[in-house]
Amino acid sequence: MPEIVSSRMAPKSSNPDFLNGVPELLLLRLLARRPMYGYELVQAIRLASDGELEFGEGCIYPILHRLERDKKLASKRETVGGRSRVVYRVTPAGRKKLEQQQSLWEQTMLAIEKVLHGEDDRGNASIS
Amino acid sequence: MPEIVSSRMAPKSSNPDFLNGVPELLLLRLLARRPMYGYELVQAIRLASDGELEFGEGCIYPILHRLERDKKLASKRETVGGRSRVVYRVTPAGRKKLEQQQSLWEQTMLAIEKVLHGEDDRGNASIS
DNA sequence: GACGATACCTATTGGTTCAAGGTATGGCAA
DNA sequence: TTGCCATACCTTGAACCAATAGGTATCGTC
Repeated sequence: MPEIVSSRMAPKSSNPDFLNGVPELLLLRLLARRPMYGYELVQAIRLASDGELEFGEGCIYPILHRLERDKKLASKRETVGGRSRVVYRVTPAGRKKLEQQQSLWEQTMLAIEKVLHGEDDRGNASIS
Repeated sequence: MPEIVSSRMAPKSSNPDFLNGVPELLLLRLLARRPMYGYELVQAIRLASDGELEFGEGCIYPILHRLERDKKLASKRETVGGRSRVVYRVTPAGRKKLEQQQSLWEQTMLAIEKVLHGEDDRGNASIS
């Protein structure tokens, strides 16, 4: 069974990771505005959303590490008042990824809106 | 360690299931418009979103079964042209759940928008 | 000296989605 | 009549992400 994929390349693994990847998107967006450190980002998300969004540190740190490993972020260690911080900033590659992710996000939201508020296109009244 | 939860009841397990639960929301929304069967729903989502959303049957069927088990949906078996279909419709409880879920969804989307497009409120220029 | 806030980190668990398979009927074409 | 595709249902397994729950260490205050 040769499985014809026809002309379309890029397997398009499936759905755009929908809703997953929101924390990652927010991190990239916030860091694109100015460099921040992990603990600060956790609170920035809570503050910016008026407390409605709240990602824990156990969620944020692994994402920061992964993004840095993938060269989307770069970090430098700072010491302020005896406290050590790891400040992250977006790299050019990170900025590119942000644009892609944000575009994908908006596109996906529009698609969901279409289903939520779409008229029942089915004029097909085949069933009584 | 007593762990003070203060005055707020409802453990609020954490975040509003963010982005998970989108398929469930779409199913409830579509079924609230008119009864449909599983195979039909899979394609309805694809059509209504112009092909941008595509949840497989392996995603849809388990959700339908769970919603029915929880009395949010009711089903009846139909036979059309020798083909057997399980047609689902929303119960009053299902309609209530839809309203809650959709409201939560919109609220969460607004919160994400706040973070994505929010100005950097931090006038706090404590760091050079 | 104990505690809370700051600041970092990781391991384990749990929930959801996805890919892949499995069953069965009807219609059409070779 | 044999094969194949579309219809229509279903379940299992892996993969992935986020949440919980821990663990370390410093600073300031009571």
